[in-house]
Amino acid sequence: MTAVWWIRRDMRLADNGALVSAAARGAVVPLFVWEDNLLAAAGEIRRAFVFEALRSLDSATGGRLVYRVGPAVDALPEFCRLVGADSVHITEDFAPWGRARDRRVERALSGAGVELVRADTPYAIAPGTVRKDDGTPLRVFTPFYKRWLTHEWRSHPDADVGFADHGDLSVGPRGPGGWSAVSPQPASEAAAWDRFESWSERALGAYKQDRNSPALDGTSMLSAHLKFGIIHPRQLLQRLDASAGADHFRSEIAWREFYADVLFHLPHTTWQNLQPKMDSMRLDTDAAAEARFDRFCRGETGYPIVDAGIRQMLGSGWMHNRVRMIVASFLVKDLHLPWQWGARFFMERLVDADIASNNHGWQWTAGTGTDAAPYFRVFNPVSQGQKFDPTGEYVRRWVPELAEVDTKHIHEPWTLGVFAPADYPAPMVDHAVERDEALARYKAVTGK
DNA sequence: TTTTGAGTTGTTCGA
DNA sequence: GTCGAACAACTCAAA
Repeated sequence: MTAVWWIRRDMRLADNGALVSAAARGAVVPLFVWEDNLLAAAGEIRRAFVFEALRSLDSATGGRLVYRVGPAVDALPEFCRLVGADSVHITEDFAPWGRARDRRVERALSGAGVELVRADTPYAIAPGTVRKDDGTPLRVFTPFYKRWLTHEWRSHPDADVGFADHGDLSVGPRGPGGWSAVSPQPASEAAAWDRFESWSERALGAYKQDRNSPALDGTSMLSAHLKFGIIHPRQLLQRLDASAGADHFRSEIAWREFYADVLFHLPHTTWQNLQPKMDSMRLDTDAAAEARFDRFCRGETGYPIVDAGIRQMLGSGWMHNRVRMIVASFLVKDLHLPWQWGARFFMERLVDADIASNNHGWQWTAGTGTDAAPYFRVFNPVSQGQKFDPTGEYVRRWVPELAEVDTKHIHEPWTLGVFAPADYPAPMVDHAVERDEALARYKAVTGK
């Protein structure tokens, strides 16, 4: 019998439960369905990454990958009829939109006599698994992490896969077509492993320290590969020992799982505050606020570390994690804009855009999410820059107007007065003033 | 049920 | 220059 491997966020052959499950039923047809929101919500750089990942998957399956056009609820039943398949095998999607889609697809397939098999998850421990003793989910990372560590995960052995040859059944885009986008990072399974091997050998030992320095190549940069399942977290966990660096990397993986778990239990927190009391926070949303947001999105705030981060994202589809926090804090606490604006911007521009990690990361910064963050935690873009990019190398790399500024002034070029680079903007707000404003607004929420 | 301790990532001020 | 304390109050987890 023919079995469809419906590929979504499991673009790999190794340790793939959906593929193993499909192969156990017969000849496998690897299928990718273009859905509107996949292309519409993604910027050009992420599309390029996805196309490269799919191209390499196609070549890894001997050119058998089939593309169809969504919506999936129509495409799947039709395709199963076309190839005579009676089962569709997937890696489960735990995000709100994906879950709803899969339920609809399951009903449609069932009506056509086709079984939808949820055979794997994108996480080492499936969302919904880690619980307190009373069965309720956790909302604080550290206790979650302690329990998460006690759960077991199991790898899938390499399957003996026979890919079905039905000729060319593809419909829809198979590449970037008209535009000339180049993937910002190598997107194949082999490339992901090359990266992990070389990075872990070189940088894992100093990970705890170096992961905070955006000028260094200190982080794994595997976020996009994890997001699309080119690499699976349990494959990484398997390769981590008990060293300090490995411990820290493991907890970063666990953060990803924690936020997926939080969103699984509280799907409305995708775009709504996890803490309802924060709904009364006063925010700026008028036309002037929109103008400030536009300037922020261009990377022209006048704060070098902020602009460097935004331009790194615009230019490469990725932003260093430390800088994501600085940039997010600036939007929320210096510009007083809704965190949702920033989250949407990141979702569009990041190759690794993951709804759970992204939006709950933003909620963390905004103080609206898990961890009742101390209200006084306001990042100072100058001191953060001086602390984590002490040489200014990162800023100079992404903000060429500042390339010639000396290290002493690189994070506050306005202090050069008339000698400040004329083509770099003055700070759009005064951080000290906006810090006080943010503290006052937070105070108003808690009712002092 | 009640109580207790703790909570990713910071900044500033004053000694 | 370095260092520790202060910066709210609240919710969550666990005993």
